[in-house]
Amino acid sequence: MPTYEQSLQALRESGHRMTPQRLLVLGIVAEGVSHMGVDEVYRQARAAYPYMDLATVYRTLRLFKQVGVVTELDIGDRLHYELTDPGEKHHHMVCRVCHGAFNLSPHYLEEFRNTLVGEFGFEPDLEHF
Amino acid sequence: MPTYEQSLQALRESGHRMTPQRLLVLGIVAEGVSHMGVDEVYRQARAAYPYMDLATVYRTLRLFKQVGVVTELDIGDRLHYELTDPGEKHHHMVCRVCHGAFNLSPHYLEEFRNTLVGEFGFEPDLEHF
DNA sequence: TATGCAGGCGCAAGTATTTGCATTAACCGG
DNA sequence: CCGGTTAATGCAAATACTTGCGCCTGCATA
Repeated sequence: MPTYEQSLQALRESGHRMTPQRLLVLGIVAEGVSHMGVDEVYRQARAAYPYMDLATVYRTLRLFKQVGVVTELDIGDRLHYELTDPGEKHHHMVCRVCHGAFNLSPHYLEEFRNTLVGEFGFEPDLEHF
Repeated sequence: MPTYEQSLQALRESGHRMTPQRLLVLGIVAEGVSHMGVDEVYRQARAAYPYMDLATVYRTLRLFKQVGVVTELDIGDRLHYELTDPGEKHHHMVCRVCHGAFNLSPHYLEEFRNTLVGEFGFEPDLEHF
């Protein structure tokens, strides 16, 4: 599962500089079992490199999101991030009661998207759900 | 278009106290041409009643949302509110470029919702989009 | 390998929204 | 109409996240 390496390459190719902070954050998110909160990433990063700043974590994750190597989730009013799995884009369905998150394969969205394109003639971003 | 009166009644029936602040906020949102930002509501409320507090505006709008008399929208990373139009529930499609908002009739969502219910057997909240 | 510079970093301050707490006032019953 | 209770308000502090700014550094080039 070389998603870390792939992500690294994607970052290089996107023309941004590869700093130790960014490598750190990428590594932490890649190691994480599931999606991680910003503060969790910050805590781990700080453990490895005490000068790490929270703002840098936010900026780095935002950059990673733009480049596409991580995916941002709004869970219970906080931001979480996970490595974008290139093969399996999915949305999360979050339970109002337990905050658990199910995955939703994109198949179901296709149909909906097609309806919108046909009806309004413009391409919707269905990422934010 | 007695939506203001209807909303007032909905509030009474929901068992919350009817304070002057709440009447004020309701009136302002009802007068507003389209959805309004919190600060705009606050500014107008403060003009009519100088002791009005921003926290009260937030709390009041949150309450109104729970009761269902207003609808909350996340536009450009800020909260906006509008009177819930009982006849015409709709979603907004926000343009990434100009921040303009189109309305999306619920018809298109029905189809999507049905697919989800059939597939996963639980009722999705499609309000947050 | 040395150098220039745009982009990134740490720090501190700012923004939007929420929350804790003591005081005030809506509203029910008498 | 009066008082008691309890929810709502005002104020200030907290939270989650973003931004301005001066210094530093990755990296392309010589």
